[in-house]
Amino acid sequence: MSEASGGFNSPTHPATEGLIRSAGLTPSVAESFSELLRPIERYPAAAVISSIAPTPRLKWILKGWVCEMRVLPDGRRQIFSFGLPGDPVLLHPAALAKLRCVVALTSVECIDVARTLTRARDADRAQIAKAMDNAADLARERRYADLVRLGRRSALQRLADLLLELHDRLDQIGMVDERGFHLPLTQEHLADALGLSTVHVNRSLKTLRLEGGATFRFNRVIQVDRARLAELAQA
Amino acid sequence: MSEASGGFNSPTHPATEGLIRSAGLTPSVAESFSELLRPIERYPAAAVISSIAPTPRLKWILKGWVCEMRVLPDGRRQIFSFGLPGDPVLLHPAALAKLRCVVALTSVECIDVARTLTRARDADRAQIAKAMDNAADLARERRYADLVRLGRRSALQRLADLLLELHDRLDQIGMVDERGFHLPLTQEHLADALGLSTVHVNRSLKTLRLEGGATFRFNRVIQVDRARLAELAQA
DNA sequence: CGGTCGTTTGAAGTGGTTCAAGCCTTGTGG
DNA sequence: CCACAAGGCTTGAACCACTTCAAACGACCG
Repeated sequence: MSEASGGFNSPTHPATEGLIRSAGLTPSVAESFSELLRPIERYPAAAVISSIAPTPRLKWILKGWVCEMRVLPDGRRQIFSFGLPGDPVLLHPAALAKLRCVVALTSVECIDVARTLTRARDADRAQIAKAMDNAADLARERRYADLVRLGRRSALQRLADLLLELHDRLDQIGMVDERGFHLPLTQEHLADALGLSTVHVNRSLKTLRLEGGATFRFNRVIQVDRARLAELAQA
Repeated sequence: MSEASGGFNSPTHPATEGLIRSAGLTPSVAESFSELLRPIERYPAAAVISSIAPTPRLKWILKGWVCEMRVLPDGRRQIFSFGLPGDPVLLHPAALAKLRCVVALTSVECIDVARTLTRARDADRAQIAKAMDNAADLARERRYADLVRLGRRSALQRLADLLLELHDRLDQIGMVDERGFHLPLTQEHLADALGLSTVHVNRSLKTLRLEGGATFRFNRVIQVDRARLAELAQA
């Protein structure tokens, strides 16, 4: 399961460039940026990540996927969001794990935002803080789309809508190629994010494929037709 | 329909005291607080409230109810949240009304946060800003409860859960009495907040009443049994 | 090569929607 | 003061989207 935690001393991450671009950093800042990406915190897949400190800590994902979720008293789960490279994640102290916890879906590398800011050159600090604020704003904005998805869309629409969102976010950081994109989730994860049963997610995925929206197999989404997905996601 | 907009020059609002208490202001700040509550912006019931400026503006509700919502292309609505006295509301420019708009459910009085902060005494500013930050944090935290509600709860549970939330929030600001509380919503509003049809909200309200959770009639929730509501809201 | 986790399919049940009609309440104008 | 209209509430009946339970299959791992 695990595979990270022993890695290199951060050769430029595959997604870092796209990351810098979508964060809107000026070249001069971007240049010194990779110097800032230390110390890197690494977590193996399936790790439950929480803040060691008693206060919440804001991290920034460099590599890998996480999800934010809550486990209900009866054991069912609700996934709030997926975090991928370039996304901010707020880690809560372990004591609050009942309300919200962050789980690594793959091996993950991230940095501590507060620490990075103190390490930054004075001249760059404001710009970097702004870029991270922007990312946080975007993430918050997505919460509204999530509510619409759960409240007012059918199973097929929810699925199409989520895949569309992930496609576009991954595309922004250069993680979509002509063959589609990597999606390290099980159908159960999708179900927990979309408020559906796994069985019905399975059937909806089949419909989605037959309708020409996209195909999900072996942790990859292929044959993506973005326009078709958008159609299927709409009412 | 309208009834405000001509009112007095702000005699202490009924809820202001509870408001100050739940904001955790020290007596010295609280004393000067009511002086700050000007100029008051007033909106009539059913008004669509948006920022006149091209940038978002943060307001703080003194009196009345609002809701944040999105209208979908097909005319259906999703209500994101209800705002009541003491809550922060972010108003967006009218251009973004398709994504999110704020509607007054009753006549409403609010103040502009940025302006209030500049008017505050230097010594008080930090404390007031912190109180408003806290309120904003609470509101954000509720977004997660909302996702669980929509994703993982049945109609009856959603209803009980929402009424419980509103009961507790209103209680905090002293707007619950022995007869229950005022709830200026139609069943359609509840449906749009809970991702249900109005017809089913109606049936669920009946069940809720028969199950001894609460009774909703004539814009009031009465016969509230908080413990029973909590039971019904759980899985 | 057997075990485990994830996927797939079927069949039956149910919770919620939709459509349609009637009713109640409130506000409006004669 | 009554008549009427409009909006919201209530109920029934039929339908369908999604769930649940159950079983089989496939891929990966030790």
